[in-house]
Amino acid sequence: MEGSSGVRKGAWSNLEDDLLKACVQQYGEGKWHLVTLPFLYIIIKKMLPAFSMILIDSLNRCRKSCRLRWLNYLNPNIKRGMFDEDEVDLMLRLHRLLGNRWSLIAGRLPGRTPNDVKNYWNSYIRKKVSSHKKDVNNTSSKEIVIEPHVVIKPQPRTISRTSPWLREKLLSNDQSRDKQCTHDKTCNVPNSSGSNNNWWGTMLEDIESNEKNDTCWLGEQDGALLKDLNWDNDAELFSLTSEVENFLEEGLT
DNA sequence: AATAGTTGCAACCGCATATCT
DNA sequence: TAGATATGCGGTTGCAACTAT
Repeated sequence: MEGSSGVRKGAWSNLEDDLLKACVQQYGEGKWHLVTLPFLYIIIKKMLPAFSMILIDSLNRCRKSCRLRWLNYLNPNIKRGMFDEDEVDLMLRLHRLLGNRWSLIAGRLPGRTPNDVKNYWNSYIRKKVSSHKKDVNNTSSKEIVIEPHVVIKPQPRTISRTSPWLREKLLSNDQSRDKQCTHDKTCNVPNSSGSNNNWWGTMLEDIESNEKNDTCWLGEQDGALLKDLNWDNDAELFSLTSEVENFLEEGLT
């Protein structure tokens, strides 16, 4: 199967998989611009000179396709099989925190790919909704409406260079840190502010302020959905526990 | 046994962002 | 600094395998 541009599409053959593995072995992950015919030709000619022209035609794939195949299937670190209880629990928590940011969620689930997580989540939600609908049909005619997931993210904060707050911070830190800060004009919080040097940091600040106001920082719609679906661990999911903060400190960035 | 519906997974597509020239 | 190119991400689709009728 070939696309209009001449590159192959559709399911990958074993031969293509082997060629891609060889290519990644040679150049490492992330060098997808090297997965091009001239480079491959050199590799293959070394490996199997007699079949080089046949083989070269076998990996006539675009870079994106190669990357996806490696990331979602060929990478030896990928963990196969069902998600265990802990993974699902962690996924739920992270999804509450991050929304549909599958790559970030997958980053906290060793061996799982963003595609795995996304597929599992979609199936999981589908199951939950369908089982809920069955329950509802048994009791009343009330319908469940799934609202779009609302995840609160901190807004970028522009800090004036003449801000008294910034001046105070700068004065209280050493010069090397000042240099780091000043070259990054768009940073939300100056780099010199310790662990809160990214948007996670500001999110935590937002969480704290919401907690003080006794409000649900994750948004009402999520809460309503979870209640409707009757998840067992509602209470845990609702409150921002110290565990979540630990996730952040461990390096979600 | 045949058919329709469902599920799980792999792959594609379009867009956003980062990097290079 | 702008445009081109490379890479990464999330949404969506296609399809084979499985299940229910």
